[in-house]
Amino acid sequence: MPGPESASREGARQSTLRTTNLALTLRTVCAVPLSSRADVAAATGMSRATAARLVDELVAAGLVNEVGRVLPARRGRPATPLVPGSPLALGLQVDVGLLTARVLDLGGRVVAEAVEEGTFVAGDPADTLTRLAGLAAGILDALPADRRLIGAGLALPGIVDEAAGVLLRAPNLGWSDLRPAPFLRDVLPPGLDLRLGNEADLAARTVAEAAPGRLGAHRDFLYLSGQIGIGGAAVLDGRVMAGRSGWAGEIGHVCVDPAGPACRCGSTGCLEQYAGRHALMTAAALPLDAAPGELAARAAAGDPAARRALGIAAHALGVALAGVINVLDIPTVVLGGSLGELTEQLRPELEDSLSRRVLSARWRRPTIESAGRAVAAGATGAAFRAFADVLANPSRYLG
Amino acid sequence: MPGPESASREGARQSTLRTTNLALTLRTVCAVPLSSRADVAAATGMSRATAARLVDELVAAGLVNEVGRVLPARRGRPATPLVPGSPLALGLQVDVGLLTARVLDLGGRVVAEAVEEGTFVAGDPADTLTRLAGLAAGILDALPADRRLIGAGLALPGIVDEAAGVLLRAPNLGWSDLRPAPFLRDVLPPGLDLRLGNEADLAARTVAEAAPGRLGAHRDFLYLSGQIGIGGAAVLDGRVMAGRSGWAGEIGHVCVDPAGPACRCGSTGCLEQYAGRHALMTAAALPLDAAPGELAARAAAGDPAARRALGIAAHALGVALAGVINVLDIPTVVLGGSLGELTEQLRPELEDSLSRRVLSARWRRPTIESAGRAVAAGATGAAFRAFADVLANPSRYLG
DNA sequence: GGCATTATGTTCCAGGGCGAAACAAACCCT
DNA sequence: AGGGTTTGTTTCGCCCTGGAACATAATGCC
Repeated sequence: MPGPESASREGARQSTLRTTNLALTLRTVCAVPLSSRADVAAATGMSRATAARLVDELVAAGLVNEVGRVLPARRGRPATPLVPGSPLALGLQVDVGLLTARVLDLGGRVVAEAVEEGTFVAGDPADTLTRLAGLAAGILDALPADRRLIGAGLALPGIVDEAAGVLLRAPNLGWSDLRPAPFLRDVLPPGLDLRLGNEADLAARTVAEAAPGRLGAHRDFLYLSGQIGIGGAAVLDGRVMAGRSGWAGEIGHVCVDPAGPACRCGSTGCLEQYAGRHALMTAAALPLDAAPGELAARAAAGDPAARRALGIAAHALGVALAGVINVLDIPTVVLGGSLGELTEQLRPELEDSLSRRVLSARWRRPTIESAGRAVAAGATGAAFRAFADVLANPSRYLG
Repeated sequence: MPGPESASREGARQSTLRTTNLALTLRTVCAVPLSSRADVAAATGMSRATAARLVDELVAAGLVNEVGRVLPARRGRPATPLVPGSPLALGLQVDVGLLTARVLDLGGRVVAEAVEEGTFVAGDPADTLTRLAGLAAGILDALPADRRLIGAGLALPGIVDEAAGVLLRAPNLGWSDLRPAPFLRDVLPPGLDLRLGNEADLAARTVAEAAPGRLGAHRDFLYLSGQIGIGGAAVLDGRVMAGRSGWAGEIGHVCVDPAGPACRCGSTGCLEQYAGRHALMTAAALPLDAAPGELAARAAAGDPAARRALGIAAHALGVALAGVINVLDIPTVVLGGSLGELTEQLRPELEDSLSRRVLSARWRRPTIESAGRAVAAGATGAAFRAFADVLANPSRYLG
């Protein structure tokens, strides 16, 4: 049902009412698991009669499950605790160093997982995607036969045309104009499409949502995914801004210094040239494939090259992020990937820089946080996005 | 009625259905004036019966008017053309060189207007706002007594706390921590609040909407308001991105060169230092208050200082806008204010620069446009915003 | 242990809003 | 003048929700 500001021009009818409230009911149960029917009614303002009707429908469809009572008993008739149901989604991720396949349930729990380390820089797409398909097949085959897969997504470190299902360009993988779906088609249940997504956009979802429909640590933040390149996403009111074509978030190519070194993107002085993994390791006199933790350790031990590398990165991040915060007024920054592991080393200079360069810093000081040490957050985010479709319109999944 | 992704957790009921469809009906009439009841039904997918019921209600409330037939007669029973109704909104604007008061009707027509030129840089707020109140009183008193004012807004060139009704800082006016409402309270009908807004945000609305509810030239674009400072706004799907506190759009303080000149904001190398009005005129060896048209004329005549000034500005705009476009994927830029008058001079170098620096330019080339020569677009935008409240929920205005 | 209390979940009915279809109205075209 | 066509209106039934009463299952107190 369209919001008042929405561009949608569809008239609402009785069935729309049903659809909307069904979705709201499911979101409410996901937002606060172990809610009772009465809790749903209270949270939504609906009558208990209506909430119960809707919950019953969701239970019948398997989207919500009733569990035996686990709550400390209070006065009155005991409630029937409700939890998100059993549907599953598959999240996949291809990274320069890791292939991941992960199955989540609607409650956000990892039901099955398989990872494979390797070096996929400039690897053959067919080979790499076939190996990923193997991982996916392994965990899908091991699932109980009665569990339904409602969606599948693939997180990729590059620019994606989601509607067409094409990876346009992933510089670090060395791939371009690639259609990954055929390699995975046989693994997926018939009729299920593979949705592509940018790794940073999808990883950002895991910060916005702790589980499908459940609020995460922040609703408004900038997410930075530091790998070899630097991807990013702006999240406002829990929604990842996709931009006009879904190509938003390329913060790695924001210009930090027009007189700076040339970037392979064709521009000069891109953030990536200062805070990307290769730039960091080179400046710190470490091998290109060194672990971020090693860099952090050396800096903590006082290694001058390491400290200088982090100083350069913090300065560049400050310039680039200040620009974004000035334009978007999103003063919360979450660092993921290798940058996330360097948060503590980057924070002092970075927060200081932002305080100077962000116009509204005097009223609200920008903050820097780490996304934590989650492996292949993009895969989890890809599954979350599949569940978001269910949460937006559960009616389509009632059959 | 909340959209599926919305954070709103209100259950929808029958009355919500009514409210939503009433709003949709009004928006449809505004989007395509001279629609008939049958047109509304066709556009929304509602039955003719429902569309007619809703239109009747809006007509009774005065939000929609029936006009005598003006359409070329076709076969069949002639339609009853509908147009947006008579409610009025007041838009005000304080600028460094101009005070504006403007009354619009729901169709977007200017019903009354008063402007006063002057120099309000570092002027006394009480004096300036009292003069603005005088302008407003003049045009409001001259309106027919039966026409109802449904809202009033004030566009200001600075950072605004809209909820509190406080102008936090307007550097070019020299104002800070100011509450303008008291100066205008006596002018407004009792019970009507004055909503503040950033000038660029509101001016951007006039690009997104040709009239309240009617689509404008673009739905996704970056708006730049070039005055002494440079304000801006990012518009996505017709909505101005406000950011977490409504302080978004400060593109004038995006860093173009960290080694550049100090800006009064505390940062260095801000866009404003290269493409702001003072910077432009200084570089062109023109007086600070020269007209942008003069600069354009000199550049066209081959004046080297003028051409160099424009070259510097175009370069700086290219760096700053490329960063924003990389992050937001909004490849359409609309230049307003004095920058708008220089569009033709800036375009070649600017578009070239964006093509090099924007990562997705190879798939979609960024474009530059002029907002045209509208005077005090912020005042119009302030009135548009007031009407947006009506369009979002006409039920509240039925009485 | 029995009973009052309390909260949950269910059932029944009424009201509001929309859609479908029939009907009325007003015009064009031949 | 009459048929055809489109708009606007009316009537009726269906669907969804709310409200109130009822049934249920626990606690707490005596």
